[in-house]
Amino acid sequence: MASETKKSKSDNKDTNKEIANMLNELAEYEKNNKQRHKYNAYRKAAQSVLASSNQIKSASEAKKLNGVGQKIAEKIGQYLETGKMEKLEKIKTNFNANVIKELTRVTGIGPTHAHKLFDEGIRSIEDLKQNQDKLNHHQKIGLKYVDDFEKRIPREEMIRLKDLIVQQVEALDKDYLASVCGSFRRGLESSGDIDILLTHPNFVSSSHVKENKKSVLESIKEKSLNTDPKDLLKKVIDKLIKIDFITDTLAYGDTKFMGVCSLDKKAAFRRIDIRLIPNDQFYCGVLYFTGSDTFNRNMRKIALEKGYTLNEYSLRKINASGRIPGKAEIVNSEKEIFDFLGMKYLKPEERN
DNA sequence: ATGACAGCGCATCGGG
DNA sequence: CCCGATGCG
DNA sequence: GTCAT
Repeated sequence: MASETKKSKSDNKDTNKEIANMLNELAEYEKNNKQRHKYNAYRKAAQSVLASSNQIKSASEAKKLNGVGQKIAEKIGQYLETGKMEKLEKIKTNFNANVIKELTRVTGIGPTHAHKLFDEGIRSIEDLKQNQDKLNHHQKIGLKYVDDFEKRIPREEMIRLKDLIVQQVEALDKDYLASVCGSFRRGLESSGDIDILLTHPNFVSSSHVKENKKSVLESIKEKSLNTDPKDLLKKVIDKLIKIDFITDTLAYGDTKFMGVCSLDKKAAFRRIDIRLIPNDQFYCGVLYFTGSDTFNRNMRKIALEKGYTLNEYSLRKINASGRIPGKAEIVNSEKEIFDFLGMKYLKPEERN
């Protein structure tokens, strides 16, 4: 609306942003079609276009960008010449695709369920409300709050949410440590949800089992060096439910809670995740869940060059024969991870 | 021309 | 019931 | 769909 014909001589419009938005729409379409990797490919290209310092003026110029190949360059060329991308226009008028897109607005409904629901005759969110027997628990909650969950959370509210949670957790036991990660920690002015990492000195990973996923909990119990993690998480969740902060549960296990919370009766309902992390893995977790994704990828790459492997659990030296990594380095702060890798410490706000 | 593109916790399904 | 596979975030 | 092999 604001723009009709582009392609005037020197349009001062933000062409790159328009292109990026279109590529992200194509990404969403591919995701709904279960083409996970195409989805990522389009998003990567969109990111490159957005980050490009100068306005893209031609297909060949676009193709120079990382993640932009033959096909996407052509689409960008199309847009620059005609103001549209053929494939995207086609998708926009595809009834079927639009229904799937609508249904996947509900958290818990992914491409597979959306197609299944379509086959059963569901055509809209409204239809879902009349047929909730077709939904599992997660999806019912997703439907109930579908509008709220699409709203961004202003930083100011994030701060209030954080303060409330930290206060409640500390009142429970001063040895808990809770950190809000994600985009909030990187200083962004709004967030999509609240991601909290929680730890306690009585919960540590056993040194030798480490990455052998299924036996971690068992070995911890056997050694009985630790409090059952379920109790440590449950204590916090119970409290947050009791004060009417947490209102709904989507998934709730030994170490991860996913649910819904709200500051007060006037505030919107927000998605909240709380993970209980073994004490010795806390800072690797905080680093990982603070992101950004791109920053994480770069840092892991640097780690490899330095002969380490870095993931959300640990930093480990890779043995010279290129074989299995050794024991986890002792890490007591985020900065120590940077130190191991010979990197200058970057504050969270510098990791975007 | 062809494979990688991350791996994981929880809910749920479905075969044995 | 058990356990692996699948969907989802 | 893109990149690396």
